[in-house]
Amino acid sequence: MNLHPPRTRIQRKNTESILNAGLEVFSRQGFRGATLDQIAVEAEMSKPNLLYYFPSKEAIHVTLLDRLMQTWLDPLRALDAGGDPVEELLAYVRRKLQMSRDYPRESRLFANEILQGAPRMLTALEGDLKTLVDEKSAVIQGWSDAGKLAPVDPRHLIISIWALTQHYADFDVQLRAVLGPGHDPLQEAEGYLEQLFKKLLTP
Amino acid sequence: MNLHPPRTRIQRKNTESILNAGLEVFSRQGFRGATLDQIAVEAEMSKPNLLYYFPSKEAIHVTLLDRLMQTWLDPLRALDAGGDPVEELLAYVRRKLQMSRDYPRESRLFANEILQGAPRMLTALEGDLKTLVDEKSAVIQGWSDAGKLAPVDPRHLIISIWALTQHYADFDVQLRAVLGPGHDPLQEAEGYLEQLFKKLLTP
DNA sequence: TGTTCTTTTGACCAATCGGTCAAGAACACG
DNA sequence: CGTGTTCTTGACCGATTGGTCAAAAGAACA
Repeated sequence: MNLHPPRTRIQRKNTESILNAGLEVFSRQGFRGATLDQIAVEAEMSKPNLLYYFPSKEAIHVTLLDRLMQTWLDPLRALDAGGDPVEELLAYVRRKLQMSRDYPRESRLFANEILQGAPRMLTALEGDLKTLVDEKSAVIQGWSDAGKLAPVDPRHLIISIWALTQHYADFDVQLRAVLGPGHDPLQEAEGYLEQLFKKLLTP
Repeated sequence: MNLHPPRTRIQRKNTESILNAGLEVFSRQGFRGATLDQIAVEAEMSKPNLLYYFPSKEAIHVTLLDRLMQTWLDPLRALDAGGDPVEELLAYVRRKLQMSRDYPRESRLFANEILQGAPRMLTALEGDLKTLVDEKSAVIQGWSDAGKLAPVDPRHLIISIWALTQHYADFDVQLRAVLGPGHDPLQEAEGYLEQLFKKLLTP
């Protein structure tokens, strides 16, 4: 029986390989659209071997979502109430945009889950995520009240940062088609988003 | 043989019912995740009857995407080079947000297609969409050059309008979870987005 | 070396998939 | 009414689905 923290080198390598393959397939096809055969091919492994390491297709998916939730909110957690308000928020935008650049598959996995109605994530959204947003919204509200930030709805500010940064990961194909060759959407986004949020937030 | 423009009342009613059911299912599950049985149940019709009106699952999907492309860009097409720049762009934001409110399923259908890499839409994106964006970008650039608009990258301005307005449709489940009961994300978005784009665009 | 535990896979299973077909039911129109 | 057309569906098909199992192949350690 394979326990939760993989013990041997082979276990560690194979579970990681499966999760990587699962991320690749789930992020493109969604849970229902993905098949174990696709994941097995991507992981260069036979299908029964997949199921030696994970008991089911859903187990792979759930593991990926759990891992995602652990790191996805780090950029927002790092928002420091003691720092300079505008600079803190711009740094948050930069960190989130960096995640779109480094982890586009994770971003699409998340988007797919939400599009399906978040059947396996709703409790996490209503729990940890809401708590974190409530907490950071209070910080932002405090900054606004103190006149160190333009008055702005803190929750919708956070939402707009999500929308803009994640869009550059999830809709990358569309943006490349529209911008044409010779353009790097994510690179150009950095300057544009800094301009946008500077104007919005500077008191 | 059923021709393209449905002739009889029954044909019109049933094709419409199928497309509506297909929209419901495809927008949640994506193309691969959706099944003809689900669509048939949703349309209250037997599966062979579906296939009497559409030759295949893909034909339903393609028809939906074609219809979508015809209306999806209307808000941007309506951007009037002769109007007041800031007001024209704010009106565009309002129209796009209204589409998120009225047609969330169409928005999710589009998002699903892009997340999968736009296999059935890429040519349309590189064609009609790019042409339209190029044209309207020139208008916006002209406004900026004339000093009637803050200097801003026109293409990324359009992209940011897409990102923000579509996010309120596609991620509605998440936003409701985060905002908690008693909040209507799309309603609150209107004021927030107006504030955001007014600040960004006013010279 | 032999023995034990871990890892791998070909063959297989029931359920579901997209799609077909023939035959019946409902309709339109003289 | 009758008759030709349109509409509907139960039964079915081969392929694919998620998942099982037994047996073989590899590692690990004595």
